[in-house]
Amino acid sequence: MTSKKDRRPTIYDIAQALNIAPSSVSKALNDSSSVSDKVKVLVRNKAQELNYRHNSQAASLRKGTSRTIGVIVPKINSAFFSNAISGMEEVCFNHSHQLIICQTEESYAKEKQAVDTLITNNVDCIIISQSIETKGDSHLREVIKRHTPLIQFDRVNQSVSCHQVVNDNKTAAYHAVKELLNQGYKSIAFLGGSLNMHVYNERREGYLQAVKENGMMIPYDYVVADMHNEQNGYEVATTLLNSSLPPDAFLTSSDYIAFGVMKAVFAKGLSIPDDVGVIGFANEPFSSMIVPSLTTVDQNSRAMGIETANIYFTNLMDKQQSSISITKTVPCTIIYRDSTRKRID
Amino acid sequence: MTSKKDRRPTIYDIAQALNIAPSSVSKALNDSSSVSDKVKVLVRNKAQELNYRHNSQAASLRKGTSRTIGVIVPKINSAFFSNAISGMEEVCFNHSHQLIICQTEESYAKEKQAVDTLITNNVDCIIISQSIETKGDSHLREVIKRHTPLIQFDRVNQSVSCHQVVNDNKTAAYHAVKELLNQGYKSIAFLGGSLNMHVYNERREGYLQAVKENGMMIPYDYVVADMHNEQNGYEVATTLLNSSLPPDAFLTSSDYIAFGVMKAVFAKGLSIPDDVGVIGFANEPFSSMIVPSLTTVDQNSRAMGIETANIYFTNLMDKQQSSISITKTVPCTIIYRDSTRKRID
DNA sequence: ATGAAAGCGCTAACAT
DNA sequence: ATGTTAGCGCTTTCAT
Repeated sequence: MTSKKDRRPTIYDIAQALNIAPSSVSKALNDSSSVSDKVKVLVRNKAQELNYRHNSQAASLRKGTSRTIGVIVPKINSAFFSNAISGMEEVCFNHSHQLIICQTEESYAKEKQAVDTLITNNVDCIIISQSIETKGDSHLREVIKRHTPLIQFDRVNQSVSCHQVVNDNKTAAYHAVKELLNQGYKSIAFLGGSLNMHVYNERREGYLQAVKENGMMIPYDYVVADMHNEQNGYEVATTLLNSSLPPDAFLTSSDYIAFGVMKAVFAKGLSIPDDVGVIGFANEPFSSMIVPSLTTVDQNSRAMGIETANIYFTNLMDKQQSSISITKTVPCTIIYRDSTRKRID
Repeated sequence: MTSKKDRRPTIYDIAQALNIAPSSVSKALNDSSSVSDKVKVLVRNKAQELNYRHNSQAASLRKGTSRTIGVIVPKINSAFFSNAISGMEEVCFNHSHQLIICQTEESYAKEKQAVDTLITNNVDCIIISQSIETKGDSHLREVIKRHTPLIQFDRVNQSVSCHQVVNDNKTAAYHAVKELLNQGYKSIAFLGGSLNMHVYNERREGYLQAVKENGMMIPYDYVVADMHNEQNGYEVATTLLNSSLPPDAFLTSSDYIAFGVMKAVFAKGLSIPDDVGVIGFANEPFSSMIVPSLTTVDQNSRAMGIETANIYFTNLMDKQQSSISITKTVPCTIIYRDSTRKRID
């Protein structure tokens, strides 16, 4: 007896109750022009009464679109990615789309599996920021082959041609070095990330360009790669500060690395910014709270998420696939703080 | 001519290529016992060859289950929630389930809409942490009425009886006060959160219990509610420190509030921990990086996410609905740091 | 062990 | 403007 009442109500239930055709119910609910206002009102009221909810799974199967976008990121619990996702979510919400989020924890295997999961789930678009471990690109090519729109952001693989959203990493790093030079620092070291990651290479190149333009002489050990965390920063900075040609400033590719550098500087009995200047990357919440506050390159991560999602909604959705690839660049903003305010005397 | 090759391959394509029935293909792919090993091998090879991917949308419609869990949180870009989600995601991944994440940004309207979205998407379970604005509970009752498993975590609504995962907030606050007393502080103020939120009430009660047990006399203005951010903490602490009976310690319900308090203390020319002790809540990354480092109550947010997801997989999935509600309590851990290390002389 | 056929809930041709 | 019908891709009885 409850068997019928317990089922989730469908358009058939509404149709039956109203003695009309299911297709009319569907049209009414979708506000089609080929159904009378009278029926629309009737259907909406009955839907309300029966507590009917649209089953988007069924509709997706029929329509071949899921109104869902898949996002693959290394970690969701990092300031950069959670802000970016937050921005994407906002845009998706405004377009009545959903986000399915997968995290790879920097594992190539998990990244491949995530792509599979998203394909299996019929997402309308895949947004991805690669893991550090990732070497190959067959999983990305697979997505393209299936004509599922693919957008890379931040940690992009240049060898796969598709839509991309990145920061102006090179320019930002370049200007960060200029800022250090303007403040009077003479010998600047660069502690960067993984070399097989385009974004980190760009930062390195920006640094190198500034070095070159200003005729700086830098020892070979001033340019360090594969830095990831505070510990790395602390160790490398300690080594450099104890070398025969210690740097008087550091540009790092994350605020955590910068924090490690700061600790090393203090441990050596030096002062920031008077003896040593430091600039980080990412504008993590803590960067404004520590003493001295850390000058850092804000990546405008939320804006990046918004831009990324917007590519789908304005250029890809409902469009014929085109061969052109959109590349958006989100400018970084240098946040000037105390770690570089050298007293010039 | 490409019309056929361009379509996403289905089990029919495999069946046709192998000259067997689609149902056999389905069984083979699902490793059913009623299909020969020979066919299984044949099917798998052909699936690989055709680049076939399971369409979980279609399977879900047929099976009535989506292998998807919906999560509703106020903000994903906060340490607590992104860690919790990260934990849930890990558990879901291990069970081949997906997460659909919605954020409410503390809006009741968005929260109701998120519930609707998730129902519409046929999620197998809804996990929710309420927004501050949320007053009603009809949207949660609706979920229960539909027999969709509902799990509340952290910011739970006690009036809705369902599965819950919370911290031992009362005990944690109680012990935090005890710690302050042990360190020699005498008059402790409490800057708490929204009063219509159970978790914040619990923290308040833990504080009040400790106050009572220790026979402390506290002015009425020592217990403040509706604190949310650094700014709130700064302002209230400034007022209290300038009052005729200034407190010598603060327990706050977030690290951000605590940071505001610290700023107020310094602005007043007082020292931490010598003049004033401070304890926060959440163990935000910055809490260990500031000077002095902040003693704080770690909520073990990642563990909370894991516990929450586990409720679904061990108690709810594949089970007949039962009327009992599971409540799990994740213990907090006090992280002792410099903001409470008073030199006792 | 294999296959035929029905149907999950919805939408979109195509009649009428 | 309304209804009939087929079908999205899969699973699952039920026959054979």
